[in-house]
Amino acid sequence: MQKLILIDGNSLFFRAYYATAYAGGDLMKNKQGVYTNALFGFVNMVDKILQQDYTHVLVAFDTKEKTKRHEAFDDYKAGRPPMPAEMAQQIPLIHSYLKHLNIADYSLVGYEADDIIGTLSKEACNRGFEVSVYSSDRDLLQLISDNVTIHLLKKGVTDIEDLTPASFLEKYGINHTQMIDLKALMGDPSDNIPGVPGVGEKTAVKLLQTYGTLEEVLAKKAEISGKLGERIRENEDKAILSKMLATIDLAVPLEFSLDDIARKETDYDALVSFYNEMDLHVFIKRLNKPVQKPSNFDYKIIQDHDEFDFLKPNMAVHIELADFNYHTSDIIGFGLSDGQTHYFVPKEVGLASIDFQLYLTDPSIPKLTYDQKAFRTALKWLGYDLKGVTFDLLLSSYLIHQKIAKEDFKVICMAFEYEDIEYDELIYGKGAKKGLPALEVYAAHVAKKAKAITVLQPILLEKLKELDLLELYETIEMPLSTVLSDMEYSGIAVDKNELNQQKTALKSRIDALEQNIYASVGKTFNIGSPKQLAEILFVDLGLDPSKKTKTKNLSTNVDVLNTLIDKHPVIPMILEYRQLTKLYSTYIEGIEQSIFPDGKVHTIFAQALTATGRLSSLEPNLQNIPIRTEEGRQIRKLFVPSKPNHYFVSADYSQIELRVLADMANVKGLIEAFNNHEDIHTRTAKEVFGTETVTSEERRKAKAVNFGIIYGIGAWSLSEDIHTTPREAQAFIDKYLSIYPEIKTYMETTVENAIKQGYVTTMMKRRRYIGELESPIYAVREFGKRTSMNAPIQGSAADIIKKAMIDLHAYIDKNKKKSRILLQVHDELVLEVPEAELAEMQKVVPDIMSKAVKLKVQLESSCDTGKNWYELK
DNA sequence: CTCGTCACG
DNA sequence: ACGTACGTGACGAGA
Repeated sequence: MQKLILIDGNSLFFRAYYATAYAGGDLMKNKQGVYTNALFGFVNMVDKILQQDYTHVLVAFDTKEKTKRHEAFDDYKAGRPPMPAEMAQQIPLIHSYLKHLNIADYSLVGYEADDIIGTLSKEACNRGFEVSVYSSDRDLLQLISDNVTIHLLKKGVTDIEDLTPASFLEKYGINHTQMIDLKALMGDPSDNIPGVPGVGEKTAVKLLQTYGTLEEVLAKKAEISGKLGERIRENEDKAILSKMLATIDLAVPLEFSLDDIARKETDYDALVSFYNEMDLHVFIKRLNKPVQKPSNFDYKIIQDHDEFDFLKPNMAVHIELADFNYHTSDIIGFGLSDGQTHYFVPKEVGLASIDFQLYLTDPSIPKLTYDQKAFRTALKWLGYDLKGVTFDLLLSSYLIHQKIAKEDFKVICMAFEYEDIEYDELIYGKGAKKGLPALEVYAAHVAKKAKAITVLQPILLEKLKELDLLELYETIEMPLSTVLSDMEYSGIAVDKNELNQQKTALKSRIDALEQNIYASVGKTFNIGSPKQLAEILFVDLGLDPSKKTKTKNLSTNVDVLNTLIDKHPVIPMILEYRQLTKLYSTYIEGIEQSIFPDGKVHTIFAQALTATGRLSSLEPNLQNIPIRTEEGRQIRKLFVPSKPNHYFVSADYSQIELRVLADMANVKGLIEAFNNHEDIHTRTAKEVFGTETVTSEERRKAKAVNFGIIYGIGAWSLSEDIHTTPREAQAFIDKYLSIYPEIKTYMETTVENAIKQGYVTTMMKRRRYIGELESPIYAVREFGKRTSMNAPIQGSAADIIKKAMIDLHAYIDKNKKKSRILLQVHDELVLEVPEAELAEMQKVVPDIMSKAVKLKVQLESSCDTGKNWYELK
């Protein structure tokens, strides 16, 4: 059977653009700043459509020129807003894409895409083809027949509804042949087709069910009573015109025949280079067809432990890991390169060579790497201490642009125009299919990575210098990497007895609550399903929904539940259930699964991930262990020192972000208050409210503004926080800024500079690029402004604690202390300290932290000691 | 794989 | 007219 696919190009293109122009973010762009979001959505949809079997295919487009519908009706499609420039720019990209796919791409002056599709579908039907039409335009439904299915794009880019004669009848209550009559009666505001005023879908369907066609309705117009009959009689001409406008032309004089649009081979080489140019790497991976270039890559596979005489200083050493988590991952092998000759060393061969071991661990032999923290830590688990790393591709690319290092090795390379490297996914596969290919395939891949590191090193160092980032790279990120590796490898011990006790206790409370909830609402359901819960609360119990999620579902989050707390006895039970299941699944079970055979958890601190320069913690995340509620805080009892007679010592910066702001913006009032060791929120309250004594309510409000300032405050959000009207909140902010005028100036200049330069910087010159500032969308630009205000503050605080960690680690090293840094939680450090060093560390840790950098304000750090993490403060 | 939710600074 | 503070990670549900 022959199968023809017809795609309404305009319709898909519009959908693709608007489905990916998220209100919360920046439009997708490639490296050159070309917008690609609509292309991305379009490719996604076409990709999905073309997964089926078919023999013929065509994508039809409208033209800009007028059609006979415009001649018949001046206002046809009038009132449509013009296409945004960001969207129009992407039209040529769509055509290039279709060209590479080798798909017929057709438009004809005087006709719309609908007409082309209609004409071809008719011809195909006559020849016994099966036809599938893809569009979001319901006009096309008139083409439905036993051989023609219309696939309507519902929402987003992949939700599609298939309409056949039977499903059409079921859905609309009329026959598909009556579609045009329906349009004629009800009109279509999107095309500005008038229809009969006052007649909507319901009435139109009723009329057609009675009379069958528009012509019959008009013939019997006299017998239709009341207002409806009046309207029909008055607007007969409009209805006839509308029917003509809505009727698809099935006799377009096409300049080709069906045989010319038979399916052809995709031009994969052209498509891959197009995707590369557009930075749509995900599609290249999806093709799963690496370009078959003649491989002229020359490298050696080292077979034996006595073949290591090629080792010399300044080579790239790449360790290829099988999994993301380098604590547990297998090593696949080593790639080495001096820039001229490239090598692959299988794991066993490398680890059996004394020469190679000495090479890796000799601090006087410089080596270049991709991710030294991963490599150093992976080697620690095997008993080797990697030394002498002078270059780290991951860290240097992260400093150059905060987004690059989140990507594949290949994408990092391509950001610096180095192309000769493949995606890991295409070598090893992904998901369930992941595994090792033939030795020659992965050996070459690994050796190529080593080569890439040698080629990129001078380029990236030059770039770091150009951006004034060398100092940050050399004195902060590189040394910090070693500190973090030690912390991760040290790990933190978990008290399994405590864990099991809490586990049992939580489980029985959850089980009991579950039964009570079922009893309270009179049925069983999945309490953990927001969808099912919303159904119970807002339909069965009839409670008032107060908020919707961003996808327009009814929200059941804690704010909503709190407003309903005395409306039904089940609400407090659900709140408690939520809290306990969170503790149980994320913390109890989550931590339990992460415990290593040594009885500890070993997190990974991602050093090249966040937009601001903060660290993040993974598998498990030890930066979000509960503390705000007493119930949650109990979880901290799970974490204990790993040896007898050891204690935890923690030290945290007091108000580091406000101090950073006071320094960077040179805020006289704040600097004075901090240096006098005043309570900063009380001081702010005194000034803002102009009183000597401050109530706790006033202090709370002042605190909210102090926080708000750091985030790029808005009156509306502040008003929510301090429970006033937005107007009062705005007055409050104005008063605040008049008391600390330097803050206002600083924020304004920061945003201006960000708009001018495209980025903001921290104290240590770390950059964050803020593309959102160029967005055509108001809300996105506003987000960009808030980010511009916040990033220098959050990022500088991150710089400072990183410096403190390096200093503290150096102190421990130099004085041969047994104390170990275990965790960093943004403004806090946690150490494990033997009893004998307790007094010293209680003094030294806060001291080093407060002296990490010299600012216009003093940095202060408090210190706590305990037998487990819970006891700290 | 995305969404909603909720844990932290 | 717009949408509602900055930065993160992990879980279960549901497609």
